[in-house]
Order: sequence, then C-alpha cells, then structure tokens
Amino acid sequence: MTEFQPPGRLVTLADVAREAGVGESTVSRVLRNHGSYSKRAGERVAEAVARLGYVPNRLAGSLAGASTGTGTGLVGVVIPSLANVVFPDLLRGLTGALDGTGMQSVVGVSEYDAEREEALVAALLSWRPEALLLTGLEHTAGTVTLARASGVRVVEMIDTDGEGIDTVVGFSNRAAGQASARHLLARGYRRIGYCGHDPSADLRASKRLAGFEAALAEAGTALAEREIRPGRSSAASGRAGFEALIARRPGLDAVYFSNDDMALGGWFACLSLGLAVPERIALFGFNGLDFAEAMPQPLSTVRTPRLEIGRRAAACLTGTGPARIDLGFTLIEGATA
Amino acid sequence: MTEFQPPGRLVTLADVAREAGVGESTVSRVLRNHGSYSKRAGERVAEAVARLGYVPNRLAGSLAGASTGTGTGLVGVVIPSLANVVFPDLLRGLTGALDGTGMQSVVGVSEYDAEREEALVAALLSWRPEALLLTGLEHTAGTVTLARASGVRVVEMIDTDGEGIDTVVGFSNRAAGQASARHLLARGYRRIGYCGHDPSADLRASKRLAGFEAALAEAGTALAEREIRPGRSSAASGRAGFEALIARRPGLDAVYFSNDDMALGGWFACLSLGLAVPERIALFGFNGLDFAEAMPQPLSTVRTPRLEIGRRAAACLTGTGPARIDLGFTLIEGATA
DNA sequence: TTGAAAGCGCTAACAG
DNA sequence: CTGTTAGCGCTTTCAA
Repeated sequence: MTEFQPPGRLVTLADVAREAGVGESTVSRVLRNHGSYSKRAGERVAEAVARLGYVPNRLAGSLAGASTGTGTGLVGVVIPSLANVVFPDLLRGLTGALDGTGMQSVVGVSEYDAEREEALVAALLSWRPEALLLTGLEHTAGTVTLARASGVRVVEMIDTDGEGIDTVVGFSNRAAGQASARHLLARGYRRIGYCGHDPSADLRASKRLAGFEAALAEAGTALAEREIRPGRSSAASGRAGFEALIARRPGLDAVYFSNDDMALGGWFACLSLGLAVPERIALFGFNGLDFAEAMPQPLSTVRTPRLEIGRRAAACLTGTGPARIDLGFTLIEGATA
Repeated sequence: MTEFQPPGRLVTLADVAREAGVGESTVSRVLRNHGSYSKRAGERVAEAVARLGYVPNRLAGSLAGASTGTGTGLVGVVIPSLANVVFPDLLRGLTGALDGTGMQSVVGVSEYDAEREEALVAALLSWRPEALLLTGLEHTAGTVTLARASGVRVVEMIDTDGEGIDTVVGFSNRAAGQASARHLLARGYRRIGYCGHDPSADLRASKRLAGFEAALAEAGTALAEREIRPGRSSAASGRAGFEALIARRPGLDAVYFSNDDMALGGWFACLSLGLAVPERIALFGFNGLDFAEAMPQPLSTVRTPRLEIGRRAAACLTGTGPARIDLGFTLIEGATA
C-alpha cells in the first residue's frame, strides 16, 4: 500500500530534513509557519512530509518549547462523573469552544472522590497543561496546593457558592434551591417533600437543598418529609424514592427532586399511581434537560447553563486575572408545579 | 503558605537530586520504583519531593523513555459526540477500566464528521499514544493510513458490521435492527412506521434501519411510512416526528424509533393524543437507557453493552493480535410493543 | 533565508 | 547501590 520502505522507528523531523534536503530548523520553521523561509523550502518540506507520512512528536516539541513559554496546548480537566448528563454537557461546551484553537483537553473522572481528584490533578499536571479546569469548589488541601504551585490558570466550574482558587464560572446552586422553594410556596404548596439521590458525593445537590430549606424556613415552614436514595440519580431511583415518600406521607402536596432524572421517575410514579399532577401533587426538578419540555406536562424545573459554563471556562483560559462569573439559571414554569 | 522560596521555573528532577543529595538517576529510580536503591536514598528523595512540591514532567519522561519502549501511558480516543449518552457511557466503561493502570485517555470529539476525525487522529497521534480507539468502522482513507502507520494498536468500538483496521469491539447494529423487526412481526404488527433522527451523521442508526427493513422484506412486507427529523435525537424530536408520522398515516400499528430518546418522545405524544400503547400503537426503541425500565410501561427496546464495550476496548489495549469481539445485545420485551 | 549547536527534563545504559 | 553520560525529537538562539 505504501510506496516507500517504512523505517522501523517512526519518522522524525530529521528524516524530513534529509528527504527535503534542508536543515532541521528549516523544517521546524515551515511546519509551524513561524520565522521566515523561502517558498522553495516550504514546498520541499511539504512534499517530504507527505511522502514520509510524518507526524510531529509533540512530546518533543512541547519539551523543547517549554523553556521559551511555548505551551503544550493541553488543558487538564477533572469532572466528577460521566454518568450524569451535566458533565458531558460541560465538556461539550468546552471542547466546542476549544475546537480550532489548537488546544486539546485531557480529562480525568474523579467519581465524586476528592482524593481521586487530587491524584488526577497531579497526573494531569505532569503533562504540563496550560490550564486546569476543576468542577466545584470543594477540593483537598493537596489539590489546592498542587494547583497553586503549578502556576497555571485554574478555573472551577459550575458552583459559585464559596471561594475559588482562581477563576470561577458557574451559578449559585443555593440560589437555585431557594428559587425553587419560592416558586412552590408562591403556588401555594405547603406540605413539601424532598426526594434526592446520595448527597455525600454530590455536594451541589446538598447546596440546592440547603437553599431550598432556607427559603422554606424564611416563609416559616419546613420540609414535611425527605427521602434520600443511595447511589446515583436516575428515573428508576426517583420513582422508587417518590413511591416511598408518598407512602409514608400521603398528605404531601409537592415534591422537590434532586434533579430532572429523579423528577421524571416521580412523574412516572404519579402516572402509575393515578395521582393527578399538579392538582394532587406537584413535582419540581433541576437541570432543564432535553426531555423536560417534551413531556405531556412540561416539567417545572430550573435550567442550568451547562454548555455556556464550558464555553466560558474555555474563554477564561486566555483571559487575564481571576474572575468570578455567575451565569445564573432560569426557572422554567412548566405544568407540573 | 509555602515555606520555601519557590523558583521562578518549575521544580525539576535535578533540583530534587540536589536537595536530596543524590544523583539524578537515583531520583528517577526512586520515583518510578524501578531498579534498586537504598532505603535511605528512597527516604531522602521522598522528603525532597515533598519539600519542593515536585511534579514530574511526563513530556520529558516519555520522550526519554520512548527509545526503549517505555510508553506514554496515553490512549487516544475519538468519539462522534458527547450529546448522546451512548458515548459518555463508552468513555465511562473505558476510563473505569483504565483507572489504576496508570493509563490516561485523551479524547477528541468528531461531531460525526469523518474529516474532523482524521484531524483529531493526527493531533492525538502527535502525543504518541500507546493505542488509538475509534468509534465505528467508517473512516477517511487518511485516517486509516495514519492509524496504520502509527504502529499502535487500533480498536474500533461499537460497530461490527464491516471490516476493521485492527481490533473491533461492539455488536451488530444491523442484527439489532433485524431482531427489532422480527419482534414486532412476531407480535403481529404489520403497519409499521419508522421515526428517526438525521441519519447522514449517525451511520449506525442507518445500519439498524437497514437491518430492520431487511427483516421486514424477508417477511414479505415493508415499512409503511417513515419520518426523518433533522438534527440530533431527543425526546422533543421523537415527539414531533411521531406526531407527523401518525398524522400522515393514522393506520400505523407500530413505530420503530432510531433510539430510546426518540421513543420516549413518541410515548409522550401517545399520552397527549390519548393513543393506547401498545393496543392502538406499539413503540420500539433502541439502547436500553436507564429511564426505559422506570416508565409506567417499560419501553420495549434493545439494550446495548455500552459500558462493556468501553471496558473490553481497554482490555484489548494490552491484548495481542487483532481481535473481533461481538458483545451482542439484549432485546428487552417491555410493555410498549 | 538558513544551518549548526545547545538545550528542554528525563531515562537508561554503563561503569564504578 | 549509585553517579556519569548520552541521548529522546524538537525549538530556538546565533552566526553565516
């Protein structure tokens, strides 16, 4: 298939230089279109590259360029999970914005474990990324030390409820919880239950709940009941949780879910149990996922700017100085609450 | 906070060696726990590392180790999208299996564009990964050439309907389509419609449909109607597509959807329109997503081994010789068809 | 416009 | 067990 005798080792820049009959530095200049070179040199190099199927070695390139500030073009990203759409969405906004800038993200998944996050940060930093994107504001002391010492820009995404290391891009989960509670209160619901997934991992869900309860307290009331399910959120978990909740406290007139997946499960349960929504019981979610608005009764929820957070985080990489960007959220007045 | 004067530049292995009062190679040996060194050397190095906050530079390490076969510990991955749960699930299986092996995946998103995939492959290969994981079997000639020339193991995930470059891990989308059709036929449905998202991008959906139609043809029948929606799949798209389909052909007795998200939208439409499922009309999806079994009527669908594909792909990285692993799929007899 | 040469930070022989 | 030394493949002065 190939017309030339491939060398046992991979083709190097030196091979290209020899093939093109020019010096190595000339090849380097041509390849990066940096510095000046003759048209003829450019052509010969291009030909040689094509002929040999040369693929630059960025390990070497970045190492050599490191001394003079030429970056690796890498950005290290740590997200807690891939099982919750929120984070792929975040990555989607990020990679979309990075696309064409020549930057490449390297992502690690912490599974909501701060220790693992620290290990990932250390591993990512060893590739000398130009920036570090973390999720949330809660990290181990080691993570913070590593991040600071690395000298690279650090962007913490999603959560703005607290102090950041450097730049923070997100929204207030606490405020989202408060807004949700106020909405339910304004609609007249008073016997409100909470149905959530395991909060020990998802600190942001806890912050929402805290905000929710604070708003209830402000109004002189409180959560009538709560059901916390082990494991990650899902429609199945939401369904089971709702059923448990309503069995224990049939008098509830509204349920606040830890997110839309859980709420969908709750809605499924209402359908099965023949509970009219929202007349008999109201449902409220969080995230504003795709399916929410396609439901026969659009789900009442809070839409979060997930893609935008990713995009803005990407924009911050080149930005100057620490920033604190609150992108807010949108309360969706659906038909379930 | 830090107790020592940080150098302007990042701490290097040479700094650690000086601080520990040993040679550089000793530090290297200690750090990688490779070769032998005295207990005392180990301790002194560990102290120095901690004191200086040393983070190894893997660019340099991998470059130096390259000549002797020490790899980068990187695996390049290209997926078509992050917007469809399928691919994050794939990554989840993959990173889960890679976790603890010291391997780190670097992923690129092609947005279902073969040209972009080629560019990503070239970019990823420039980091000298130890393996390349691609999605599907359809690539540009350039991608194939690059992959072959790189000399690294190539694993193509998800689709087994065709020839692979090297190793293939997945299931037959065509067979999944066939199985779905046979299920509907066996249940007595004869006026079957198809509701799908844009197939120009998602070739695997097209393969499923081809299998589906082939099975219908075998039974001497054919698709009664089809509705193809532009853009990516979603419940909203499925709902709109189903409504268009049923308006055009009210006589349909079953609808095959390009995936579960679309099918969920169809089910929502049935609820809104008051069409009894499956008595008046049956619905059939694809993927076997979480929510499918939590529905009041569990969705009839085909469950795909997404996580397992990722895991097996990871396992193949160390495997020997090309392989062709068909993980199959499971037809879920839900209550909608 | 170009090539020669000196590293980038690390690993891996090779002597000691 | 340990230090010295020679690169890994590339970028970047610096002269020419």
